Amino acid sequence: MSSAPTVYDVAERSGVSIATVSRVYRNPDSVRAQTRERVLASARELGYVPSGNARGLASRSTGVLGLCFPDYSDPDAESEAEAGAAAFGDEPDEDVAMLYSDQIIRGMERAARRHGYALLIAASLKGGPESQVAKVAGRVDGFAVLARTIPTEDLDVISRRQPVVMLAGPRESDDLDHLDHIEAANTDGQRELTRHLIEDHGLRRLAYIGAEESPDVQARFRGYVEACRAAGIPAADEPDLRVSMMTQAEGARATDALLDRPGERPEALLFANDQMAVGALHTLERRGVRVPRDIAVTGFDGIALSRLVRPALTTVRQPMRQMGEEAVELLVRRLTGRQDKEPVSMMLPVSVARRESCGCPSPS
Amino acid sequence: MSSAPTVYDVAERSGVSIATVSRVYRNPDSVRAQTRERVLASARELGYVPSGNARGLASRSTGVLGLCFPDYSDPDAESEAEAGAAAFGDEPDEDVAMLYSDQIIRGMERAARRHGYALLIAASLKGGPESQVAKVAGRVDGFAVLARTIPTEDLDVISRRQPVVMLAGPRESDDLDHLDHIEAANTDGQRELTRHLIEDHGLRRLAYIGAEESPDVQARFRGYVEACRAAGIPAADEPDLRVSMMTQAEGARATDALLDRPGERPEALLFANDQMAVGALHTLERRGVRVPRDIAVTGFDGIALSRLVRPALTTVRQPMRQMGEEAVELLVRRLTGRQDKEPVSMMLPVSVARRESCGCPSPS
DNA sequence: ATGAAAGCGCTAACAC
DNA sequence: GTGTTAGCGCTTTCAT
Repeated sequence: MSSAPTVYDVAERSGVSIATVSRVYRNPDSVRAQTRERVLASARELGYVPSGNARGLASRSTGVLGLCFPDYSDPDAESEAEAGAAAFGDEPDEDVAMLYSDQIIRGMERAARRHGYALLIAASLKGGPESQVAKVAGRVDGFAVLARTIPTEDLDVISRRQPVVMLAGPRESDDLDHLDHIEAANTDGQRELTRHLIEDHGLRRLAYIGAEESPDVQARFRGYVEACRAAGIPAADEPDLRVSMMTQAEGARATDALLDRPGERPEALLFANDQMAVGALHTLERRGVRVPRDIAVTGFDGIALSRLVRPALTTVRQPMRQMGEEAVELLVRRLTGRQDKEPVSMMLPVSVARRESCGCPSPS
Repeated sequence: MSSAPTVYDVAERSGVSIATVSRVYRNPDSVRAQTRERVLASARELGYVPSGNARGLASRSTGVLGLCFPDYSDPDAESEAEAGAAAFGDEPDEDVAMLYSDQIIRGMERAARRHGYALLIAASLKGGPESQVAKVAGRVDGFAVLARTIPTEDLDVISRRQPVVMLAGPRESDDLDHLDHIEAANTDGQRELTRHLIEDHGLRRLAYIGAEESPDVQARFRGYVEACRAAGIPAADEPDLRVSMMTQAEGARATDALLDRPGERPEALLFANDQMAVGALHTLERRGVRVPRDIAVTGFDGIALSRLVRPALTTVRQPMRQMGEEAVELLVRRLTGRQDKEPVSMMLPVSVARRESCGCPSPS
């Protein structure tokens, strides 16, 4: 493989200047048809492909949007889908469940395509100056970041130079107040789900299982508390239990811990996400506690797994895909200058999926 | 937003040369700690992010791998998932089903990450010299292409300059013989599935529904024929029916056509993909033909939808995710020079998922 | 350990 | 229409 041909090679071979070669690719109509054909022909013969890097450098834009998401190295993460398949009584199959990031990717890709952009995706392995983030940032015109993927200060720096939109997770601090931001209606969703449990199923002894330091979880818990208070049910200022990671394993352990506590058993377990709730389902089955007959269980997120487990999990669906699309729309607006200076903050509506695990009838 | 700071700005502000700034980011250890800190500090103050384009240009490598896939604008494609949800008796939800491309993306992203690469994805809207393909090709160190996404001749040109691996779909012509290539064992899978129908379920009147011009489908049909002949069942040289697009709608229509044919009704309908088979399920239900009691139905691919429909669809699962991973491994090997000149051709094993639609017992 | 200088391949003015 | 000429921001020898 000799080194790749450049505009110069093509220009020489077709007897024109490099400027003309460039024009053929950028604005074909500005070149006489005959000349154009000649250029294209020699390009083909030479195996010429314009260097995206050189183009980007010269034109100061890449035609690429980016997405940074956390490196889900949750030990469960890899096997969740399998567990789901198993719970469904089918053979293991790692491809059933769509992750969060998959859905956002899909949404962004669709929207990006509509606007003529490609999508660069990268999970952020944290690390030095050479973090994946900077790598992405340096190669795209703008990008979206899943909340808490990136150190706040890095984001702060980068967002001064190019459009950045934060996804899923309320603004963390005032430092990032100038960032665009899209989130789901966490509080509304959890409030409505809780209300459903209380009013429609008549449950009153509820337990909430949250996690440390997650703004999303805080927002959800807030909705829970609001619904409780509205119904005249006492609710603590803190979740009944906090776990460190929101995994199936932790959900399972939390359930054991909760059931082993002295006093009356709760009538419902509300988990801050689906994965924990699924873990709980396993534990409850093992202990012979029937769901929803003996106890109701709910999750949050609406991951594919939630409908595959038995009983199907009642949960709150987040519009991840739409989130991806909105992110791109916003980025494009910023890039084309049709968007005020003001930071945008969007809240996407969620919906409660009433399934079997809360006592709602099976749809079939 | 003043124009973005460059190495020069950082260099000046920290009283070093641009070479040193560059070193700080590329090879931190080659710079005295004290100097390094000074550089990093001013970089932070300035909001400096290295330009990926400039780096790529100068170093002739991007640290990015790519994937080109077709623009699935199959009218069904968008609504499949919903149909699946509906079939499952649940509310519509566009996020259940993972597409092919989603799974490949996931596999590639994972593998790319392991090797320190980011992933650039783009659906190929066909078109002039400025096709999406060229855009991707110009921005990555190597890339994978879903079969028949790109005009053969373009690929031919591009593959002379950088590693390209074709996915899913046997080599189309001798022109592309020098391309690396990964496919699923289409023939093996269909042969085994057919054998299962014949030997384990004792079915003998089979009908195969294929499509035009797809190498994958040809390979599958070949497996079907082999199994038939091995069992002493006469099999035509052509599928019993060919459709133009492998969609649910076409599958439904094909089923009507087949059942309306004079003569004995087939005992089993073997479709070349899951989508058509799902369409068939709808038609059969409408006509009051029970599956699998009155007739068996099988698909191919193992899309998520296949396990959500009722009866669950017996099918052949393709390891799409693994395909993505292997593609990256191969690209990386080529890029690091640890791979012979010889084109690699890989065939990934598939597995038969025996579910209800062929008469196998429900797992629950 | 650090600096100087020459590109990398293209776009964008500006001339012709 | 087409050619000329500067850069774009970085990496990379080669010196020092």
